[in-house]
Amino acid sequence: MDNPALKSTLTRDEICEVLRSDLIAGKFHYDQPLRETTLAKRFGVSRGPIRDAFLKLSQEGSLVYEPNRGVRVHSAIADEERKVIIKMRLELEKFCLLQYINDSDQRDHEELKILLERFRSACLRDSLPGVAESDLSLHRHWVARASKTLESIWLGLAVRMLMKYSRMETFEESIEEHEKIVDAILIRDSESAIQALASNII
Amino acid sequence: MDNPALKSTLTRDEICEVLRSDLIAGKFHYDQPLRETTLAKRFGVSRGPIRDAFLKLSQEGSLVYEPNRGVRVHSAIADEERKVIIKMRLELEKFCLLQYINDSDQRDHEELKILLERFRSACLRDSLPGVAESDLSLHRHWVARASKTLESIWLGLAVRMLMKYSRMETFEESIEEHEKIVDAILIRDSESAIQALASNII
DNA sequence: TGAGGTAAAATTGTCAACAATTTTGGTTTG
DNA sequence: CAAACCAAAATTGTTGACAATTTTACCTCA
Repeated sequence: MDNPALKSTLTRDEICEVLRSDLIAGKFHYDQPLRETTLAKRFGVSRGPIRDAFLKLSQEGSLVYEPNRGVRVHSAIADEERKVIIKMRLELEKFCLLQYINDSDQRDHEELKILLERFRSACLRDSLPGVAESDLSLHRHWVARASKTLESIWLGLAVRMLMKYSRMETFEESIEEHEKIVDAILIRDSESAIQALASNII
Repeated sequence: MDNPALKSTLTRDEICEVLRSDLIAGKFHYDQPLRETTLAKRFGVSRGPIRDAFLKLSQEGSLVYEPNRGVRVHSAIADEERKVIIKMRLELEKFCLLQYINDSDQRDHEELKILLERFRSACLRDSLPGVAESDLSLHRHWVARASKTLESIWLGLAVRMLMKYSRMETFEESIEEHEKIVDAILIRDSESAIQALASNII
């Protein structure tokens, strides 16, 4: 569908988005260095915007920057660190979900259903990059609607989690989990939504 | 002591540190736009490194970036968002503190004492910027020692908290709280350390 | 053969110039 | 007088060139 290197110029944020989903999809391996010139050519821009994207992504945690040596893909996080990040993400997303259940309107719910459908179809197609990307978009939907401030914090946590476990258990299980969350949201059942979320984020 | 605009050139990370402590110290007001050219002149560099620093700080959350409009100081966070951030920070810092208590050696403890002393003296001098900065350094010490990965997440949370409440209660109270934490660390009493930390981060 | 050193290549760091966009200030017009 | 409009100024976005640093490849010499 979307073809990189076709559109003449991308903004730094668009470049950031593309690189982030590549990272999540596991298109680079751990500790692989990313070169400014290589990506500049790929995106058809000069090195400036690429540097901007690198800065953003390394602050976010998926890349690591070392002075005079550029950036490389962040190493896998340790299991203990992962546990801490899970707790934090759950705390954050619980808050956003409650907020979202109270504030969301019909239009939001329509978008929610579309995002869920996208996720389901990616799972059925068995496309790992697609699954990771649509999983992120779905969760991001209610986080972003609840709080722009928390969204950026959330993004960093979610990306780190996904980078480690790009191999999920079974996709069917994952579909079911997300359906439970969305169903609970649609009938504004906060209790069940939180519970379903907690069993999804692990 | 440290005089900006004196050293001929600073790296982007050094510029970042200086701007961050200015932000925490409340030297800019909410929503104030920060101009690339102004700061480029102040630090004696071109706009490139300044842009890099802006990118880092906006990802961190203290600045907000809007396309074609530059960055401005982030608005104050809502009380509810603050509560969520506190919970997350506490979860993170608890983990790091336990780790630190197990792994730290004599040299670490010496540094810890020095940092505590710096904090105390800033409180007694009643210098708000100094208090904020040394508070951050003290906590950062055990977080960074425990996990580089978690450090960058932590930094964003801590900065946001400090920006909101640059006016703390009484400084004396704060000294006592930090002394309790450090004392517990020095005798490796995890239980008390966690408890003291929890009552400090609010 | 292997350790050390050196020149070349590759890569990142910085800058100044120019393009594109937004903001500002004043002018016209109803 | 207020709203619309337009030009000038200010500001951000992008680029290519050059400097500084790191990496690579090759050579020398023990």
